[in-house]
Amino acid sequence: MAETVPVEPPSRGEQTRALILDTALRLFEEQGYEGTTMRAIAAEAGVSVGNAYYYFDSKEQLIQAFYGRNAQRHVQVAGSAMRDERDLSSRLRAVLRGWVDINERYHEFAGSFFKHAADGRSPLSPFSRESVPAREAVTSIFRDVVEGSDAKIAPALRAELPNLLWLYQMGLVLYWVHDRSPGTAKTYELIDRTVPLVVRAIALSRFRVLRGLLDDTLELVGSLTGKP
Amino acid sequence: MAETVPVEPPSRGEQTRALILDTALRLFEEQGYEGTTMRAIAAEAGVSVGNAYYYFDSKEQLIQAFYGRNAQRHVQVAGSAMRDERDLSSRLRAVLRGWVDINERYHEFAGSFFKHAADGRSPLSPFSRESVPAREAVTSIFRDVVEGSDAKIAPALRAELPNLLWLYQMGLVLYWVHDRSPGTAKTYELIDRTVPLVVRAIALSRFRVLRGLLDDTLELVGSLTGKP
DNA sequence: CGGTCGTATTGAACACGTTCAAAGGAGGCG
DNA sequence: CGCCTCCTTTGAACGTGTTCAATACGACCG
Repeated sequence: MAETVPVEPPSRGEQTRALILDTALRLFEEQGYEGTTMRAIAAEAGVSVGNAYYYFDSKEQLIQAFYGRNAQRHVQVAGSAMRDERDLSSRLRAVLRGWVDINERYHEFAGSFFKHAADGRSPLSPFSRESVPAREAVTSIFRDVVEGSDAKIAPALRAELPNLLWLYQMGLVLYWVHDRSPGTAKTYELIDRTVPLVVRAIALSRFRVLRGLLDDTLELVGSLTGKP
Repeated sequence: MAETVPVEPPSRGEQTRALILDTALRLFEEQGYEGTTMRAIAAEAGVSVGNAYYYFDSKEQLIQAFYGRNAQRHVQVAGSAMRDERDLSSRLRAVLRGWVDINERYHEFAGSFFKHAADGRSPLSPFSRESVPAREAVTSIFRDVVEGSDAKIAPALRAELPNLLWLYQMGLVLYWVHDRSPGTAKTYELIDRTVPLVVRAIALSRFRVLRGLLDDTLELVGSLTGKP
């Protein structure tokens, strides 16, 4: 993991690739996804449209890069937001609000972006094989949320909880995409209202009456995430 | 509801509209959504492409019609599947499996279809204003599932349960879209395994420890579905 | 220096969804 | 019939994402 790899200077191809990507992401932010044409990206980057397709199979694949960059930002922001906080509710709330903060400026074109998430055959789907690294990066955030808290959680649940919280965030994202309130205030409100419920539900998991249901559910979730 | 309306013979426009729609849906089934061009639909129907756009604002809107037709089928199938069954699990299971049965042949192109569901600005989204009638039709199925069963359910939950079950089905659909197992066997399996869990969770709603959490959750759901 | 091979780059061409000004029809009225 | 009006229909044209054969570049070798 920490081996010293000889740092090659970026080849000509990698430079062009980075140039195209940076230009594309900038134009996406300025003019939205649908409002940005491949010709415009190529022209702004000073290359031909064919050249852009030499490095990216499709316009959608440029989104993949956008997604990855924002996930990376989320990891950073979440880390610092949780540093001095041990309460599970506070940690979870900070991480979720952090995601909304980061993505707020892209809210307008995020719809035409997340819609690919529901496409089973698209590599852009968060469930696809191509998204495994990005998904695990985000899941590790939630693992940190749980592990770094002082909450008492049943071990069986503890192991699967990060995946469940990731799913919970997916639901929030879906709400956020449809949220047209100014500043996506309703999404923030939804977070503030659901986080305590989620934490309470987690706490309830230790009760006797629930253990049967919980165990069966966890076994199901485990068998699904294991070999989908 | 049962008023006698004078039955006008379908005008020329309505005939053309129906012709285009039937042709489109047939081609969608035969060649998939992306594989069917507007030009092909027009040619097959014997009209011009401009004429198709006179009746349908976009290719997506043809999907809306497809969605509506299948929802209608689901209502029929669900009704007969539940006729002689009072057990909540059996009723719920029959309705959900019925949906998968109906949509099985469209599974391959359903992905490029349901992806619009996640787009906040698309009228095709099941959360959009345009989808309210279709959504209420499906929700009424689940109301029937609950009301026609012999299960004892807390009144507060009973009122909101159809909406929650609709949401549950949305989750199953999302899984189904990504399900590549032969005959979408894994989706059927998921239904068979989750239905008992859902029903047990409903039954648990009467326990003391859960009432607080349940009431808060229901209030939240109510405020969301009320004025989104 | 010339030649060769793999990488980069080009831009015209293609098929698609969509638009729109123009034309066609069908019924009503004088 | 002639004229008008409204609904219907047409097909060329536009801008888009994408493809591909052709070309240019650059490093290495003899």
